[in-house]
Amino acid sequence: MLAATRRNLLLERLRADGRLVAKDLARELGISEDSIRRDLRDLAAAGLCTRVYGGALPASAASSDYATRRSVATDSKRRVAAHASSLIRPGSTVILDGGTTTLELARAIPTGLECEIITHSPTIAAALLDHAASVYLIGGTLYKHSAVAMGAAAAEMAQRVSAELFFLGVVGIHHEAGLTTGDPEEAAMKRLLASRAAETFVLGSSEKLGAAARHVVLPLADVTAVIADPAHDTDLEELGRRTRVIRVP
Amino acid sequence: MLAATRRNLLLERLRADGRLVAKDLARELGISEDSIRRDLRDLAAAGLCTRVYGGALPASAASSDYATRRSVATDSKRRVAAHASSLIRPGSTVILDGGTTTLELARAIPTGLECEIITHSPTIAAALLDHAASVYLIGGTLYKHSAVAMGAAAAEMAQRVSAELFFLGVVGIHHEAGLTTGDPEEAAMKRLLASRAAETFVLGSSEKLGAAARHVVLPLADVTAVIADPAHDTDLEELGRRTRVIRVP
DNA sequence: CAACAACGTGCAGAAACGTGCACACTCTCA
DNA sequence: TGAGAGTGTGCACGTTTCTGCACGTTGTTG
Repeated sequence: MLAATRRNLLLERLRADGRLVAKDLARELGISEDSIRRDLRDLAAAGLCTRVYGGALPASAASSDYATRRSVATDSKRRVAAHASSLIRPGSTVILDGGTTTLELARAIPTGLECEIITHSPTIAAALLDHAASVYLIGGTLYKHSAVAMGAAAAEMAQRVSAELFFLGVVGIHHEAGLTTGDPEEAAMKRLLASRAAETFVLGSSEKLGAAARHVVLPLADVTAVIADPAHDTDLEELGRRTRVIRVP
Repeated sequence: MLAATRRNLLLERLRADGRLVAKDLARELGISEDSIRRDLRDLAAAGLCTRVYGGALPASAASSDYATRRSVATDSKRRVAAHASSLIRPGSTVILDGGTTTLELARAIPTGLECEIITHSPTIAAALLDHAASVYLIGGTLYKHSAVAMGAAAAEMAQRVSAELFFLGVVGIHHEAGLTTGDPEEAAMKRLLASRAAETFVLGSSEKLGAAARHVVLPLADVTAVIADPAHDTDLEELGRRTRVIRVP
């Protein structure tokens, strides 16, 4: 097995499980723990993961994994979420992607608003329990790190729904790289969900504008608009030439 | 289990419950109280929580709203959940019903235990995000009151799974009325899930023993056993003649 | 004040770690 | 084609870190 392939596998594991135990991986791959440790050391040096005693955690997760981040949404995410929720009309059907920004969007939906929400995120479904909105949950194998249902069963269920709006969460929004995320399977799922809705809006909180990750979800031209809350106005110049941009007040 | 993961879990618990008892967590995670205390000491030193005699409190006082306190399980539910979790063997596949007792059971599963959990409750799926267990989420239309996926899609997905164990939560456990719940559709779903598992265990916390609701889920004879924590020993006399009863210590 | 639980500290065994080294393999260049 | 540099891997060894236990101390409760 190629060392590079193995490192990709490690990163893949980290994303899927949200953690990685050196001993387990060594046994599973039939190589020594030393090699795993060396890999993790290098990946950590490159900022792709965080080393802890016994294994590693995802880069962003040293002291703030998904669990932590979900409770501390930034102001920017909150502003974007608030504006996005105003686009939901009573009686309409909406698909919500997984992630912290879309979770904030779910919370921003008026409690009394009667609409239908489709989501593959159990966290978002749980957040909508006190809302009047009816919820359709897409099931499947749970991806631990991003807390969404994935896999064949999820794809099949997603294939059968349709909606007016889809709110898409991504890792990067870049005028050249387009809309990107860290995992190829997640990218495919997001693409599938986008194909089931008439209009797709991208949630663009400040830290995402100008950023890019490894796997392309969609080109900018394929979405209806980016709901953006830029740190600097210049962030939107290039973007505005490729797609419609809604600037949050 | 990684020490770093454990610390994240402690913080997560603090946020969710608004408090943390060192003794309980030690038993739940299967490690000594010393380690928990050491963790809490370090977390407190980092300003992430406040140390108190017997456990810890969140660093920021604004944490436990009414909603979270409402969902805090009773001691009886915790005892039943703890015993039920000990029935789960490594590598086995388990179906978890929805409800507060099963949620407590999900939390009681050792974080490092490798097994497969099937559930139609998004709340339980979310609670298992930092466990090693892989999670298969059954989707469908969300029933707000009991926070589970229901309907045709859920039934179809449930039909396709199979497992060794099913932990069933009900509203009433009565020697004559049998196992009952408040909603006919829920009763049907619970019946379906029971039919997909080799063995069915009923979670019988004290307030359920002797109670009954309108819709029958199953007769007592159809389940493997009731895991019971009776307020009075007399509650079990009649029950023991109809089915096997496991009394929680 | 007495009984008890929780606490901190020191200690020992276990596990994980980093480092240096030997060996196998690949690639380059003469 | 063969020598040499560079790289990846596994092993051995000493070091660090984690964990549970024992023991004496402090805090809580009745």
